[in-house]
Amino acid sequence: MAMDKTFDAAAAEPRISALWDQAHAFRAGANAKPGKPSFSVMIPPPNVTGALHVGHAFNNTLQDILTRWHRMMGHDTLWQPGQDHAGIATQLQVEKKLKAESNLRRTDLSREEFLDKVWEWKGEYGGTIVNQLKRLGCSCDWDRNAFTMAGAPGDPRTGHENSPDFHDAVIKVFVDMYDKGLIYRGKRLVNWDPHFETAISDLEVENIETPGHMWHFKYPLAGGETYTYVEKDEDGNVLLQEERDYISIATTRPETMLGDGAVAVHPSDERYASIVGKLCEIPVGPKEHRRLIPIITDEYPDPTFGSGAVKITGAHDFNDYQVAKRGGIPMYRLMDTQGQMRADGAPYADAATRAQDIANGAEFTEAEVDTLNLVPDHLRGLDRFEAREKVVEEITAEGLAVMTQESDPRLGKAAKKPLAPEEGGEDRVEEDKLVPLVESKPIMQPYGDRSKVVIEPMLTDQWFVDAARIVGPALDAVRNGRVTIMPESGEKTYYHWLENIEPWCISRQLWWGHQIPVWYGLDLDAPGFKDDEGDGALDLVEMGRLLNAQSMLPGDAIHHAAADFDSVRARFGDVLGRLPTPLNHARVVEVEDRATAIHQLAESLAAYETTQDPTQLVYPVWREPDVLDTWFSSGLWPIGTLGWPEQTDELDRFFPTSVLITGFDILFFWVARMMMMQLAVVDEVPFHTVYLHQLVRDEKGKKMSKTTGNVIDPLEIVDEYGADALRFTNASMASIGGVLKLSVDRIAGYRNFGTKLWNATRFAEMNGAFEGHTTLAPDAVPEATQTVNRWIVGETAKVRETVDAALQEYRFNDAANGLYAFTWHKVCDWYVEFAKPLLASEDPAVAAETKTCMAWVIDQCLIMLHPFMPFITEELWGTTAKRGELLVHRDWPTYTAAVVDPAAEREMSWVIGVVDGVRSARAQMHVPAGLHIPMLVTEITAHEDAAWARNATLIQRLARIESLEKVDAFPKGCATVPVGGAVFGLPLADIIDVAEEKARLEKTIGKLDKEIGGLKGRLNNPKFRESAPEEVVAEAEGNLAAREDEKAKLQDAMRRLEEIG
RNA sequence: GGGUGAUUAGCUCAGUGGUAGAGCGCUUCGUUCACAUCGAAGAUGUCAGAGGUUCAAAUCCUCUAUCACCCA
Repeated sequence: MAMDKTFDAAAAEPRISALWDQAHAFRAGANAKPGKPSFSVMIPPPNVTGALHVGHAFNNTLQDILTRWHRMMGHDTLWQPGQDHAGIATQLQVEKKLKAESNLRRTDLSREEFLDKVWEWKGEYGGTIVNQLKRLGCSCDWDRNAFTMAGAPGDPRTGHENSPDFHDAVIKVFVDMYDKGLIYRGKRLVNWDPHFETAISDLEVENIETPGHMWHFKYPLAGGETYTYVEKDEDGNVLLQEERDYISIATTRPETMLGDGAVAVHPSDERYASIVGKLCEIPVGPKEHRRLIPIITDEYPDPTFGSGAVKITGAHDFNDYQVAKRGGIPMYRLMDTQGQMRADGAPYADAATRAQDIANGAEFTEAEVDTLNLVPDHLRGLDRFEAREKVVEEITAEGLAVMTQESDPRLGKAAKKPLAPEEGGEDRVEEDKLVPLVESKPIMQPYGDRSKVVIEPMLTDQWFVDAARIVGPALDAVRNGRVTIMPESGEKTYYHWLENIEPWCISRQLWWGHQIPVWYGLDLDAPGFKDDEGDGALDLVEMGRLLNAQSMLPGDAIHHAAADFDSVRARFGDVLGRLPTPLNHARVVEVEDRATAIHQLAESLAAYETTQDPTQLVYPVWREPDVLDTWFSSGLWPIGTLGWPEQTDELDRFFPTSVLITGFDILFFWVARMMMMQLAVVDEVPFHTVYLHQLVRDEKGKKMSKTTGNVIDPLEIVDEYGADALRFTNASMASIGGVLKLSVDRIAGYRNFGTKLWNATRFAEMNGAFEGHTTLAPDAVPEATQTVNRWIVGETAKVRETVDAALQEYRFNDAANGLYAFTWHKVCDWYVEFAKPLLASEDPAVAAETKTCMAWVIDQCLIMLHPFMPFITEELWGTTAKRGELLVHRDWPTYTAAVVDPAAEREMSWVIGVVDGVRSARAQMHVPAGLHIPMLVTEITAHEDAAWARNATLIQRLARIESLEKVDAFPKGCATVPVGGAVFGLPLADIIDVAEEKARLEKTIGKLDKEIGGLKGRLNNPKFRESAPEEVVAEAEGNLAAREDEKAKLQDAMRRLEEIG
């Protein structure tokens, strides 16, 4: 049956995938041979909500190449697939669906009901990306597909029946780390998403340059004090000197002024030295309650930027937070969880008074400061952006905005640009009108990548990993080489980040995720419970005081962590034990939240009052509602997917894993955290090598984005060009650390490469090369007597070494390009052409040998290309011959370049040189392509003469030579072709254009002269001969001799042409 | 502002000290029985610029310019 002319990827890919599936070809350990090492790769888990994009396609192609390569080498191989549960993204998807289907909001449902919906959604859509990865040919062990929420409450365990119980692992790690003091609860500044009302990670924040404003305001000095403000230039000349009763600050967020705790200047800033330590007034809020804040020094303010003075709002800015912490400045939270100005707490007047006491030096606690709402009553409840407008209005109305001329260019487009008189403007006599200085300038604004709202730095209670305490081993592992990061620059970035590591916020105010295994209880002992009578019993007065204290002092709960409620119960013995009888006998029960706890405790106490039955007393505890950051669970990916905390067979075989291939952008978020967590939890590195790659961009280097409209959908590419073409393109782009620009032209080019391979195989098949084919052992090469065959065997062995060496070092591009050049230019261009006359040989032994050899060479191409282009190679493998196994399990070749026959190599490169030389001369002399012409030869050495004799048929065929005649001298009008050891001539008297031939020779001589000049220059330099390695000198000498010889021959040819004129 | 990296053919990129390559594109020719998703031939480079180290620099060092990314 004749093969089609092209590979029908669309039809073949599903069929081949099914074949692999049925054979369980990708199972852990498939094709493993005894005594071989293991090889394992963890997929960077894509979001369960995700759809395949070019980045995934690239990343997974590389993983698949390595996986298939190692599997073919007989290694015990696992590529572990799975998805992460993507807290916000998934919750968002389900909320959208809920809204669309039943017009319900998440909060209309109970947490359990909502989570059921999420699991339902996951069951329905969660497999999308898996199917897309399969279309790429990814050879993951799909039966082991894992999920970072597997085993969590509500998991119906459909679709990932075999994945390990990830939830248990996550909870266990949390509790262990908590017990070791590595996890704590604290109030810190985090990225707050006012839309989703949760903390989010830096990775989920996009900093986008947005047109914004910078307002300049005056903060009056307390008590009407004044100072002399002097502005100097670089040389110390006074530019401006004036008496001021204020300090000028600039801000892009005036609403945060309400929470200012200080104004900071640089310690070296002479302009403000005289007022450091004095108080100034925040120029906003009711006049009678204006707060005074200190002017402090800190290294943070940049004296050359703006006025050099910076307002410090510790609760709403990351830089200010650091300054406030250093200076003990109180941090006043101004907004609620939705980004609106706070409306809770005591009236402004009370809060401001207390804040003033603090500014004046009163003692304060963090918790107390958080209860103070410094938003003036009339601004409470406003959205933060409305509040900004009001604040600006009020300050400006009061005359405390810094003023400037209308024509100030800093005002941006809105500024009136006065026309010069020559432009038709009038001479201005009047002073320019003064307007508030509000600079129009682009500012970097943080946006939530899902919510698209402006992220607010917010001081909130969160859970943190004390990363600084577990970072040491993670740094050491890279420093001492246990883990290699590629490219090397990644190591620098890694060190820099880890050496300056910040506590890692792991709590999220979401429903979808691993609920933090911490329970809170009222700290009944905390307010200093006093047993008035000392009788060890509780009376009504005492109980009332206890309850009152609890409801008045939120925040003073105590907490314990444990895997579940049963295990945590006993831990509350520490509270109960300190309490008097009968409270110390209370039963620990679980309730919904703090309010319920207080209520139940009250009821329980009241009941006790009447019954005096201590068995009815309860101590209610409630669970932390927050869930863990998805990155916390994916940090456990390497051990969690292998079944830890059980000590499984897979852990023994595949952990630590071999290599992690992932994007540069998640070096911190994921790679570093996996390092820290694996080392902290099992005291072992998660992987030995980290291969980082860049973002995949469009062909011009732009980021792909929906708004730009330059997104390439990998699945559309697969539909049009086949998965192999996309994969090969990915591999050929993958130089270490390289920029990834994906172009459709290039993909088409590699599709053509597939077609080329297809047709070479088709040719072999049509010539009976595969009749009675035996697939040779991986270390064997075919017996060959023919030079051509001996040559291609050697070339194949060389490329095998090249490919292995390249893959060993993760140089995917070198491996791919090496195979491309070999397959196309060595095999398809030369070998197939050379083989044609041999296949037609009258000597049946020659034809038979060539068929065997050609089939072997094609086999080797298929085998070595398989990791890169699995579909087309598997297809050809199956269609050409009856094979003992699928190509995916074919053993990788092990023959070496020792099989290269140097004589055959020399001879074939001479043959190629002759053919190239003749073709080039013919083309330039405009010899009709189909015309067979006679050829002459003058000088020819015995060696080359013999080579000609052996290869005459194929040279004549490929160069379209009719005959060869030895002559003493070339006739007039002869194109000269010097090839090592011989000078050939094409007698083209009828056709030749003397001028053209001269030009051709001159050009070649010119090139030779340049080379000769360079070589002579080096060889004549005695220092070169002294210092350069011997082989370099010898090479230069050899080159020089060859060039000079060639030049001499061409000069002879030139002389002959001169003779004709 | 700090950090990291880049700058090589028209385009996209390789090239870790020995005198520059690939793919695509372009030009010319070609319907030879594997392949027009093809074949043959051809053109194109101050390796961003300026210094330095070296017998030798695209490659190592310094500075400058431009760009990109990360962190502020």
